[in-house]
Amino acid sequence: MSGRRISSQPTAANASSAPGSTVRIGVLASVIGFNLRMAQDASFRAFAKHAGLDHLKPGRYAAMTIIRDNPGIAQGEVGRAIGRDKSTVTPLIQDLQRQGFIVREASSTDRRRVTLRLTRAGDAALTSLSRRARDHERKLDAIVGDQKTAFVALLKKIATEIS
Amino acid sequence: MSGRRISSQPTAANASSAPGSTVRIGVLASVIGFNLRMAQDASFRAFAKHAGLDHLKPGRYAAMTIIRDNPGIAQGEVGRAIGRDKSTVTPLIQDLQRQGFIVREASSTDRRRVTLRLTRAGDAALTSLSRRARDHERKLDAIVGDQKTAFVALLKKIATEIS
DNA sequence: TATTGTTATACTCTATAACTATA
DNA sequence: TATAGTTATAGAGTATAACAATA
Repeated sequence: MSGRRISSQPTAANASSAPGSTVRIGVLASVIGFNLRMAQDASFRAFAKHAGLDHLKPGRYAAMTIIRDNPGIAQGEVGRAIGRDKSTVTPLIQDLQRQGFIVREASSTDRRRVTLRLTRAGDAALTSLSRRARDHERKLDAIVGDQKTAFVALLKKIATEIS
Repeated sequence: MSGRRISSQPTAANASSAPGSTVRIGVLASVIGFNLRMAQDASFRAFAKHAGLDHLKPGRYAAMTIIRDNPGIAQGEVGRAIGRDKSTVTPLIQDLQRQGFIVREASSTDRRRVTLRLTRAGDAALTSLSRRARDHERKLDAIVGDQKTAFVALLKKIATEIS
């Protein structure tokens, strides 16, 4: 571990950057977009590291939760819920099916639709994954503390209102 | 535009999901990790859309800002500042050089190190990109409002403390 | 005509590992 | 031995466009 530390403390107008000194991230320090990215990245990595994603990758968790909570949901609707194109959802769903976690069934009323529901194995896998997700979320809760409600409200607001 | 709306309102114990109804995202609604991802994703897409990233992709902005604020910084240090491996930074830097936005120079004191600084063209490009980034940040500011300080502090805290 | 889902394809971002050169 | 950077390579995730089936 060498090199400079990472800091948002802008040192004075010292011209050139020497090894061992501190990186000035400058205006980036207070930019919401940048910090959003760093936080999401760190959170994602921590989750992936602890969740042992051998046969259940992080994106799957949201999809499976949505399918569990909305049995009979169509693929496209899963995509809209997680903000992904249908062409992104197709392989994801196929993967879950290959692992025996979901069953796909053509809708009887609209044969274009493929309805989804968890199998018992899928439910068990989700339960196990949820346990690890809960550990991760607990860490986040500890970091965010009593501001969680306001914090999550702002994240939601960004997701829906930014354009 | 069809299908159900996305909502966090869990309807009662109605079993099966019908088209046109509302997707229950259930527990996901209050999960920090999920909302972090949705917010970051939406923010990133909006920025990319408006910034006209023809020859200056989003990751570049942070790197160039750091180089501008730390002339003579080494590649590896840029990587640490943005949380990326050196093998990820190399092509990014090469790309910036190919576009004439930065110059690379071997350090005189340690010839392994490649020091970086913006060219005049790079500075101009960064200025122009900054203008668009500022527009984007202004939108985020408007969404976040007077809670910005606390909000950014929490994002930073997540980025540094999650494990 | 519009929508659901699939496929082919391509692009971006990322890391691991092996390497060179320097320290 | 350790570090800075490069390269080869591979994998995740994503989208666009063209398509078939169905509405």
